[in-house]
Amino acid sequence: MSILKLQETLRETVKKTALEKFDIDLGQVPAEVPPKTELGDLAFPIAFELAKQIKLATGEKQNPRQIAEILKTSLESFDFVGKVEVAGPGYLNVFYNRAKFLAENSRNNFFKTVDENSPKVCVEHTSVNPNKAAHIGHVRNSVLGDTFVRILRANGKRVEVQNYIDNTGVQVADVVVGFVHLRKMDLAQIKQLEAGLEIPFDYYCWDLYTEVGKFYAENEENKKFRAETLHELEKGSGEIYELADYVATRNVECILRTMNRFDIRYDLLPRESEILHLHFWQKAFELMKERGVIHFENEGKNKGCWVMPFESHEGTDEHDADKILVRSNGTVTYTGKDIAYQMWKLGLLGLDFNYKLFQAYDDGKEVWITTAEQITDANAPSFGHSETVYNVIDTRQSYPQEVVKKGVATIFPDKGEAASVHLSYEMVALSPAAAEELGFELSDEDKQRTFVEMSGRKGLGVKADDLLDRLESDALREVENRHPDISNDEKQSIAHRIAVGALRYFLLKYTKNTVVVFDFKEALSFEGETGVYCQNAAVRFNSIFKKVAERFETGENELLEKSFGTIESENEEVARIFSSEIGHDLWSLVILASRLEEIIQQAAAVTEPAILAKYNFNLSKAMHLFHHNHRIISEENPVKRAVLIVIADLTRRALTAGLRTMGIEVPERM
RNA sequence: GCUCGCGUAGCUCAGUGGAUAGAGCGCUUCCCUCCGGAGGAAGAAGUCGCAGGUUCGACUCCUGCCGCGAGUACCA
Repeated sequence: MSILKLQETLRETVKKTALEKFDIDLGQVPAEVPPKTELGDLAFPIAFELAKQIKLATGEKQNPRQIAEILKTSLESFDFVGKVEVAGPGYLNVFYNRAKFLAENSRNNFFKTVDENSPKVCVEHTSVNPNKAAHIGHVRNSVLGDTFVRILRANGKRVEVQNYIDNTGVQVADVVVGFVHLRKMDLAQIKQLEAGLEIPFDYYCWDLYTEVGKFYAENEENKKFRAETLHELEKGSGEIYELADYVATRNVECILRTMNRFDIRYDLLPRESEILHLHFWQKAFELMKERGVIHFENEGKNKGCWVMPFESHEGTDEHDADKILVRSNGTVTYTGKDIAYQMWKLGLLGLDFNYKLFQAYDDGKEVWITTAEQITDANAPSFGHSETVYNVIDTRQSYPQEVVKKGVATIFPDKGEAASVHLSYEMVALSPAAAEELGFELSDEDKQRTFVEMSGRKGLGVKADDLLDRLESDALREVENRHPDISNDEKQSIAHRIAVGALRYFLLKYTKNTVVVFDFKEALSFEGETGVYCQNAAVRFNSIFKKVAERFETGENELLEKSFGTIESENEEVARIFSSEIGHDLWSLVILASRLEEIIQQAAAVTEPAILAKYNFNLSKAMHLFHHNHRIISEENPVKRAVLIVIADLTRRALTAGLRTMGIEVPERM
C-alpha cells in the first residue's frame, strides 16, 4: 500500500470512528506530519475539534485525551499501523509498521503514468517577444512553466506546451525600425550581415533594440517609424512584413535553441499574425457582442472604443474600471487578441489554425508552428481543445489576465473561470551590484533601491546564454580538477548538467511570488542549497552501488533483487533493526523518500514548484547524513546490509525522479 | 485613491490553525586511515512590522495602522 493510499485509509478510519462512536461528521479530516520521526509518521490533531463538537451537540464535556484513546483503538486494528500514541493534550500519533511498509514500498517508482485518453491540459510559457535574446527573467518563466509541465505529467496528466509568438507587436516593430531606419538594411542585406556575424543573431538584435530605444528618446518624432511599421505588420504582406517575419523567426529559432540548452521544449508555437489573419479576433468579437459582454462607448474618455466593464476594479473616475479591447482607431489590443487565443485553447472558438512543422529536436521530437497558408499537413497533431489552461505570466499582468479569464467565463459560463489559470510569479530583478557588474551606470535613486528592474529596452539584463556559459565554464574547471583523466566530451557533458542544475534550482527554490534579486555570487554558487548539492547526493549514492556490487562481485540489479528478497523474507529481523537505536534514523529516510508522490501532488494542486525544490534539498541533506553515518560495504549483518541497500536505492530513485521533475539530470560522476 | 502581493535570524528565504519557528549564506570551533570534502558535526544569532480580535491553540484566520513593491494605458 502506497503512502497516499495509507493516509487516505487512516483518514477514513478516523472519520468513520467519529461517526460511529460520537455521532459526529468531521467532513475533511485534517492530518499532519509530526515535526520529528520519533513522534510518529502521521498525526491527527482531531480530538480537540471532536471535544468541541461533542459539547456543541450534547452539552457533554469530554476530555480530548479520552477521545483520542478511542480513536487510537480503531486505528491500531489496521495492519499497516505499528502503533498509535496519544501525546500531549490529545494528539493522535500514528506509527506505521516499518518492516511491512518497507517490504511493500521498496520498489515504488513514485509517478503515475500519463493516460493518453485523459483530458488534455495546456500550459503556455516562455512567450518571449521575438526581437532579442532571452534574459534571466524570461528563463524564470520558462523554467517555472517547464517544471510545472513535468509536475503535471508526473501526476498522470496529458499536457500540451505552447509558446506564444507575438510576431506583430511593438517590440518586433522596434527592432525592424532599427534594421530599416538606423541600419538602412533590406532583407537581403540582413541575411548578408548575418553570414558574417560573430555574435548570435539574437545578441545583435539585443543591442540594436537598445539603440532604437535611444533613437526614440532623442526625438519623440522618431516614434512615427514605429507606428508606420506596426501598420505594415498588421497588413500581413509586403516588403516590411517579409523582413519582420524573417527577423522574428530567426529570433524564435535562437530563443528555442537557448531554451533547449535548459531542456525546455514546446509542442506548438501559436503566432499572433494568425490570430489576426485567420480572423480569430473577429469571431471572438462577434461572440462577445452577441453575449453583450462588451459595448461600444459613445462618450467619455473611452469614446469610440469597445470596452469590457470590469466591476471588481472600481476606479475613482467614471470608467476607470473598463478594459479597452478595440481602440478608437479600430485596432485590437493585446488583451483582445488574448481572449480569442484563450477561447481557442479551450476549444471554444470554433476556428482552428493551419499548422506546419517548425523544427525537430535532436531526438526527433517535433515543434509545430501556426500558419495562415491554406495547407493541411496530415502529420500535424491535434492542438488546443484543452480542459484547463495554465498561463505562465508574471504578476504584473494579473489585471489583463483577469480580464481574459472573466471574458471567456462570461461568454461560456459552462466552462467557467476555473478553466483559466493564471500561473503568476514575480519578476527577476538585478541587485544594484549586479547591474554595475554588467557595466551599467546607476542613478543615485537606483543605487538606494534593493533591486533594479531589468529592461530589454535599455539593454539592462543578464542574457540566459551568457549566464549558462559562465556556469558551464566554472563547472568545467571544477570537473577538470577532480577528473583530469576523463575525455573532454564527458567533462563537458558533466559541466553542462551541473550548470543547468545550478540555474534551474536557483530559479525554482524561491516561491513564485518572491522577487528574485539576481546576484552573481548566489547564482554561480555550487555550495549550500543548490542543484549541485542535490546532484552530488545522487551521484554519491550511485557510486555506493558501483562499489558495493564490485566488493560482493555481483551486478547492481542482482544485489538489489537479493536485498529486496531479504527484506521480504526477514520481516522480524528488519523490524528489530528499525526498533534499534539507529531505527528512527533509517526510517526517517524511508518515509521521506516515499513522500515524493505526495509532494508532486501538492505541487500540482497549489501550482508551486518551489515545494519540490525544497523537498529535493531536504532529501539530499538526509542522504548526505546517511552516507556519513552508515557504511554498507563494511556491514556484516546481511539483513541490516540489505536494509541499508534498499533504503539507499529507494532514496536515490526518489531524488533522481524528483530532480528530473525539476528538469535536473544526475551526472555519472562529478 | 482603489486592487493585489510582501514584511520571519546580520543577509537571502522556507514555514497545511497544532508540539521546542526552520534552511542556506556569513561568523566561531571541529572532522580526510573513508562507500564522503561541490561534504559532515557543533555553536552564537528571533519583539515572526505594530495594535487589537477569533480560537483549547495564531507566524498562519479577521480588523485597523505603519513600511515596501506592483498594477490600476486606446503598452504588453
